[in-house]
Amino acid sequence: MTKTPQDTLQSLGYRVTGPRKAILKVLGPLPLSVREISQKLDDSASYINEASIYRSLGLFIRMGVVQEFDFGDGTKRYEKASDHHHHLICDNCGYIEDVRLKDEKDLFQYLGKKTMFRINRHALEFFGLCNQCSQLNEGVK
Amino acid sequence: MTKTPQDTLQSLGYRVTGPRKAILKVLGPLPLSVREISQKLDDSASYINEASIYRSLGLFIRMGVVQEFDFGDGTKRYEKASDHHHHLICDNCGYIEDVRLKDEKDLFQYLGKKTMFRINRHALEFFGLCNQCSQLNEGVK
DNA sequence: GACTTATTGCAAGTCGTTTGCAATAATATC
DNA sequence: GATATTATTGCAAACGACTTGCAATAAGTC
Repeated sequence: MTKTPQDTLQSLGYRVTGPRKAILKVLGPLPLSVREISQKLDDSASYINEASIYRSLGLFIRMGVVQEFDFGDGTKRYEKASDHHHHLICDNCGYIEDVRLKDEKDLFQYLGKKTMFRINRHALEFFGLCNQCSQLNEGVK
Repeated sequence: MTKTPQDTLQSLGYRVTGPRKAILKVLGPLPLSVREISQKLDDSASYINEASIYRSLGLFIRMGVVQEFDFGDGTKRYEKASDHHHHLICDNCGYIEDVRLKDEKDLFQYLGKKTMFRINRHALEFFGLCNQCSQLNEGVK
């Protein structure tokens, strides 16, 4: 059977606490802001301080069980980690939909045909190491 | 001859002020943070209040003469508007390079072959209107 | 059940960005 | 060119997301 986030916490020597369990329970496949996570926790009658939510999310990200997204609106969003994917975000209502591309090079072709979304714009940036830095880091683990 | 940003300001009834001219002079083809813009202005002996820089940039964006980018590091970046493009950002030194793709669907193929960049990750998100909102806005200008 | 120490909550701090308001300067008018 | 009008600026304060120091709390250990 597969390893749960809680198993991962334990196996790495981190404590399985109430707040951490509650946050993991509230996280889903779609990205949530900390405000939304906090709201959901309140709703389920388990208030958790926002600073603690940030700290837990940071840990989960380092452990690889949570993924962080930035849609450029000044708020980071978090979801349970899954395979590489992107999102369709409605500028009007905030509705968010996952996009999984079998083959990323057919990207725009695929989207144009398969989605019911009217895509107005996309944010695409690449991160890595430039030629120079790449050589400096040669052999560095 | 082509219309300069200053002409555009004037033709739209906005004033061509010292700060606006200075900011436009300092902006280039590569994205700068407000901190960097402010620094450059100081260097060229024309201090301009950051609040004013933000206000000018806002206006320029609304006019379409400046483009805003967000690399997800908590700071927006600004450059003179030009045709649609993306960026290669070095995680190590912050070096930034433009990427213009003739045909965006060959995206990753192209990048793999043509750049000297070791791309570690990319941020790609789509924005627009979902099916529902798209229908609500039908016929709305 | 008591002990040790990681984790939490709280309050204060940071950083990028925005806003209210009085002072200033760009354009229009004489 | 001087003067009037009002958009724009600078300053200070406010804002919102996120971080941090520290004492209180609770998870895992003996």
